[in-house]
This record gives sequence, structure tokens and C-alpha cells, in this order.
Amino acid sequence: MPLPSDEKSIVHVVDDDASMRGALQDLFLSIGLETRTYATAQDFLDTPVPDSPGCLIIDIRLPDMNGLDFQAQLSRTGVRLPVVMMTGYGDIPMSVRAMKRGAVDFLPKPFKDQDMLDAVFAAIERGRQQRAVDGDVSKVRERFETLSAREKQVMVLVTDGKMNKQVAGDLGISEITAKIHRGAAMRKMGARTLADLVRIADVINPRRRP
Amino acid sequence: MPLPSDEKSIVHVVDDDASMRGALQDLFLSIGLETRTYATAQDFLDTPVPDSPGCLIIDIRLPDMNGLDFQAQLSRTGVRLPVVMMTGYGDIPMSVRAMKRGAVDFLPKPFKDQDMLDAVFAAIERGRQQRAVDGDVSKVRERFETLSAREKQVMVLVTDGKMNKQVAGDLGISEITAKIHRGAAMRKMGARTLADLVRIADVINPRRRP
DNA sequence: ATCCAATTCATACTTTGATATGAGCATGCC
DNA sequence: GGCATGCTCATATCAAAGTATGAATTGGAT
Repeated sequence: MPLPSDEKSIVHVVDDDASMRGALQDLFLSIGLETRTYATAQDFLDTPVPDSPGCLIIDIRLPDMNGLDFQAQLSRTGVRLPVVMMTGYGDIPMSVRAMKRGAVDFLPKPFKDQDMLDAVFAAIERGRQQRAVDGDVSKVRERFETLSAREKQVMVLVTDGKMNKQVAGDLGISEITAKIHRGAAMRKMGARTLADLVRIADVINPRRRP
Repeated sequence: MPLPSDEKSIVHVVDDDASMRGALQDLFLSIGLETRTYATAQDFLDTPVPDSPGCLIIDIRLPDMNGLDFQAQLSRTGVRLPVVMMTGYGDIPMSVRAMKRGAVDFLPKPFKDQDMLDAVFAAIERGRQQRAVDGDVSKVRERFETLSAREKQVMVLVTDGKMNKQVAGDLGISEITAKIHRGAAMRKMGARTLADLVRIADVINPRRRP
């Protein structure tokens, strides 16, 4: 298992302009950020992206795809990298649409190096936090999957506030059996107390309203 | 206590251009939305805003204040209305800054009526959801304030997963007394089960990470 | 065929939680 | 002074939770 704090961030640059790719690569390399460049959206989509923190710099105007469509497609394909948009010809509605879809920033060309660096830092930071949350949720879900079917059912009912007797009644089993499953679920989920188990359950299945 | 579903939304328009104020008022009134207009930021800030759902339409360029500064000041003064920005001369960085600060939309003038209506509907909807959440949190906090000092302490420790014995030890009281406070806290907070109390506690004091 | 995991249940014991009844003491308010 | 509220604790009782030991059944994997 990799150490999150040791993971190096990778900046992915998608721009059909070779000189821009080069300039950005130089800029990012100058501050020690690993950088990969792509000339087209398809080029990026065809390249396996390592599951490491980082961000994605996209030119709105790409040969094969609109930058906004590209942005929309990324979430569908499971790429979670924060996006920084840039463009030489964009207008306000375009920038607003990008921001609504979750872009971290939107830079008109030409931009100052420092503005791009600020955007990249912000994007990487947002990604780190998102990854941390996602990682926690995944771990809990994985643990939950190690529970047997019955244990899962019991855990759901218990974290819903039901007593062992009610759990047993709902599942058509004896109270003793319910206790056994309950204890097993607590152990497997690493919950020392019921309060822990409730919070774990809410990570897996968030409550909308209290 | 007002019924949230019966509350009428109010659209507040801040623009120094009287003809724009009139046009927007006509537009919103035509679909049955109560509308109030203001010529300056100060005008809005000086007018008491009823605590009702709605949104705020701001022209970036105001006589007395920049629209972005205005937006920033609103949160400081406790006004929670979702903001829709509009402008006749704005650029991309300005729109991006507004969106980063939480604006719902950013419309360049001239805009289509439908675009403005869409933005207003989206803003009102966002506000409704925010109000619903805020209202729930407030209610829980108010309830919590009806607890005595000891009951609060006990509730915190209990929802932290501690047993009555530990709670008593931590507070230097007997287990029996702890039980009494625990029961009182449950009753006053309307928690039927410990699971309920844990979730209520997390509304008051959200846990960062599971 | 055999082993294993899951599921079920019983008995028994200990700990914890929930609640009621009764009571002493301090503080602050009218 | 009188009174309410909050905090404290004891005794007692009952319900529920947690744990251990032992055992039977089932279904699937080896």
C-alpha cells in the first residue's frame, strides 16, 4: 500500500498547441511537478492514468472534442482529477459552465505563470482532500463487504436504532443469533462501541436529514 | 411558525440602471415572483431583508461598491441569499471569481429572459435546500441549549461512545447520576435510541473523518 | 467424500442500560 | 422566607447487551 503523503502529484496537460505543452511542462518541472502532456482528448483517454494525486489542465479548444464535453466525459469514465480549464478564445458563459461543472479554475490565454501555478496548487489540494475522503469511504465499504449477508442485515437494523429483540423479529431469527451477528459485525467493522458503528454506517449510507 | 412550503420567494435586484430594474421586475412579476429593487449596494444593506427564501440579482458594476466585494460582504453580514451576478462589461476572470465565491450564475448583458429565469430558479432552489439544512441544524442546536450544563457534558461523552461508568469517572460523579443525566438528555433531545442521539450529536458537532 | 463458512439456536453468566422512588444540598429568583 | 431548578446519590428492579461454550444444519468449494 502506497503512503499517501509520499505520493507525487502528476499534472496532465491536454492542449493541441505543442509550444504551450512545452511551456507548461517547463513551468511545472521547474517546481518539481511531474508532468505529462497530451495533444488531444482521445490521446488522454487512451492513456492509462495512474491512480495518483494531481490535476488536469485542459484547453477548451481541442481538435477532437470540446473541452466542456471532455470535462463532462471524464466523470463518466471514472477520472477524478480536478480540472483547470484554459482557453484563448472563450467567453463568459463558457467559463461559467465550466465552473458549474466543478472546474477549479478557468484561465484565459495568455495567463501569468503564477496564475497557472496558483490554479494547479489549488487543484492538487482539492484533489488531495477528495482522495482522502474517497479513500476513507472505500476502506469502510471494503470492510463492510467482508461481512456475511446476515451480519450486514443485522448491522443495518442495529444502526437504525433497533434492539436485538426487534432485529431478531424483523429477520425471523432468535435474539441470541442476532446478538452473535451483531458482535461479529462490530468486530469486523472495527467498531468498539455502538456510536462507532452508527457513524460507520452513516459513512456507507449517509442519512439525508436528521 | 411559518410553513416553509408556503413561504413565497422574493427576488432582490440590485442595479443602478433604472430601466434594467424595471425590466427585471416586470419579468419576475410576470411569473408571480415577488420582486424588490435597489439602486445601490448600500440601499440593499440598509433595507431589512425578511427571512424568506429567494435570491439576489447583482450587477457587478454598482455606483458605490464592486459587485464582488458586495458578494463577499453579504456573507459577513449574515445574508444567506444565493447570488446571481450580471454585468455589461465583465471579463472571464471576474466571472470565475464570482463563481468561486459561490455565485449560482453569472450572466453577461444582454441576456435572454429565459436564461435569467433559469438562473433565478436555480438560485431559489439552492436557497431552499440550504434553508432546509440550516433550519434543521438550528432546531437541533436550540434543543441542545435547553439541556443543563451537566446534561450537555454527559451527552457529549455518551455520543463519543463512552459507557455510563466512564462518563461518571470522567466527570467525577456517580454512575447513577450519569444515568439520570443521560436519560434527561435523551428525552430533551427527542432521541428514542442511542443511534438517534449519536446522529443528533453529529449534526451539532460534525466529525471530520470517520 | 470432505472440509469450511455461514447460519441457526440453547444455556448460562456478567455487565450495562433504563427507570422509578426517595432524598439531601446549593443557587438564584420572586 | 418560599420555591423552582439543577446536581447529587442510594436502593431497587427490570430489560437489554455482551460473551462463552456447545452444537446442529446447510450449501458450496476442494
